[in-house]
Amino acid sequence: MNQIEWNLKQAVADAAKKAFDKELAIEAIVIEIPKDKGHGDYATNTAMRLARELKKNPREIAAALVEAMDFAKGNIQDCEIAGPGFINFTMESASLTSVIHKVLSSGDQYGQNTSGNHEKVLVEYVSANPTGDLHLGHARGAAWGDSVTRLLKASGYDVCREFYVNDAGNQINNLGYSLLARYHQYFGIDKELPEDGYYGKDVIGIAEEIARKYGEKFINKEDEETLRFFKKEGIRLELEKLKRDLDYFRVHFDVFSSEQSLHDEGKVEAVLQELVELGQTYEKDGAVWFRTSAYGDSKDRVLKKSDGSYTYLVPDIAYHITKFERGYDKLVNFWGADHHGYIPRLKAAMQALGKQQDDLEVDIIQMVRLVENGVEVKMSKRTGNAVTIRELCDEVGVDAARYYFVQRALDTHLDFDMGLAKKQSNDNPVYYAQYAHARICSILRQAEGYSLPDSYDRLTHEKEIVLLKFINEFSDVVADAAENRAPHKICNYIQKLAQHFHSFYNACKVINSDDAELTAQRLGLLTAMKITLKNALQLIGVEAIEKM
RNA sequence: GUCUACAUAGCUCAGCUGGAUAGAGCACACGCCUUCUAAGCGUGCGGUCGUAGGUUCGAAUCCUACUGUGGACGCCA
Repeated sequence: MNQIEWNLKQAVADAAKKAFDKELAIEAIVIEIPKDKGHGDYATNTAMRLARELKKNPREIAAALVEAMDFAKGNIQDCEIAGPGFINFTMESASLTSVIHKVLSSGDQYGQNTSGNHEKVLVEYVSANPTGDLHLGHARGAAWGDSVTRLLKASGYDVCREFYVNDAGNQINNLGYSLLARYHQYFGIDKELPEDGYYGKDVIGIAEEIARKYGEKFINKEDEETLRFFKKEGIRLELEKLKRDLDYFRVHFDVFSSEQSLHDEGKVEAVLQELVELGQTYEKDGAVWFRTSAYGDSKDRVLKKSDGSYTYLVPDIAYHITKFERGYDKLVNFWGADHHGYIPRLKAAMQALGKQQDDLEVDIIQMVRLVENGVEVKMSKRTGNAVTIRELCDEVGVDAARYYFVQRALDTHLDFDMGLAKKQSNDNPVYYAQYAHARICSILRQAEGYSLPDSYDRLTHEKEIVLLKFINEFSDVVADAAENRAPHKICNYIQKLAQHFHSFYNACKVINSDDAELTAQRLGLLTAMKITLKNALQLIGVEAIEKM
């Protein structure tokens, strides 16, 4: 929590103790910046919240609190009681400008906070099958997941960024057969893809790569060994491509976990065994069932099919257990909306194996629609397939794409407007924010020869006060966004910060040769703003541009 | 049919752990470049917060029902 608000909360708590002999938890006290400028710099609703308990009129309580308030301790210049019982504070200006020193000394670190308390969190996102290109749904998950992990790190969580590779199971067989068919087609041999095979352009490319490298040695072969080779090479090359595309999108992972290796290490079998031994299962119709309904799922689920093979649920359970085994206390997954029905059974498994209900949390990513000029775009113009992450970035740029995917809450269906994302004007929030940063840089470039002052006592303009208070909020915004896994709150913050800056820019000339002192002080404010804006953009993976 | 999420200005969305006259951008209208980047600023217009009940001193926010929309309901992954 920032110093200014902390001091205010202290003052309020002390006043409550003195006036009513009432102990208030500091964290529970609400301090906010009123929307209306006439309502002071900060306000609290404490009197109203105490009304019921104390059985008194909120305004009377507010009056008693103000009476008991230690102004000096809270750096308060003035208090006013307003409306139904709000207490509005006007601050001493020195307390507001102190944030500039803080930002300048923190630099890149400004905004970082310790709210996460080193909690070990494993965040899994994207986890796309290595059988095709990343499309728009993945892009939203990638941008969102990456931004969330940046937020968590900035808030003092111990974070692992993880991608689960489904490199086992039916879809990999299909990949193998699809590649084999494309490989033959490369040599002009007619061969059909399996019905549920992968028809994407990427598979053709990979088949060509194999054909060029290994020549004709696999022609008319379809034995076990050949298929295994095509599967293995397919996974390797698909994964390489996935990583390249993600890298281009500025999304990075610490760990890629393989499903196949869970099978190889016997973890899949072991976890099934454990569930059986715990009495969580029963046999019916030749299959082994898991009593997920005992944990709130709508019905029980099959773990081992009557043909002896496992359902996908078993390796998934094993996988999530290994996350805990690696020392993470909290697991967070980002999944597409089409998987939401799958959450109860996985959570059931975690509980059956001794974990708490909230140790695993799954956030659902709503669908993305690509729109251009109000018309839905479903297919890529060039390939006829679904539009890929790379095509999108080539079209609108990585910055715009990253910003757009993170701008809206996860539970809204997102319309990604290509026309808007390409537009270079204030219709486009990305450029609006980047323009603010470039403008600041431009002024700073022209301000050579000024050194920053020790005091900022001249920053008393209304626009300056607003900026100071706003910059001061940043670490709280970061902490809140991290706790709620809500990077769109950072976008909102960036938007407002840019707006306050542009407004200030129009009202106050920074470089003024007649007043060196004021110029220097404003340059200090600008520098703090630049740092804050850059750090905020960094959190959502967008570049802070110096020149536009 | 069952489960699950969503419904706020003409459009795209914030706000949702209950609090002051419900916010922003776009669109529309009108102003502002002899001054640090006009990719900007300012003013105005625009809302029964899906509908109906309930809880509360106080509800866009919590609860219930209904309507509409998306998604899920496999011994597929």
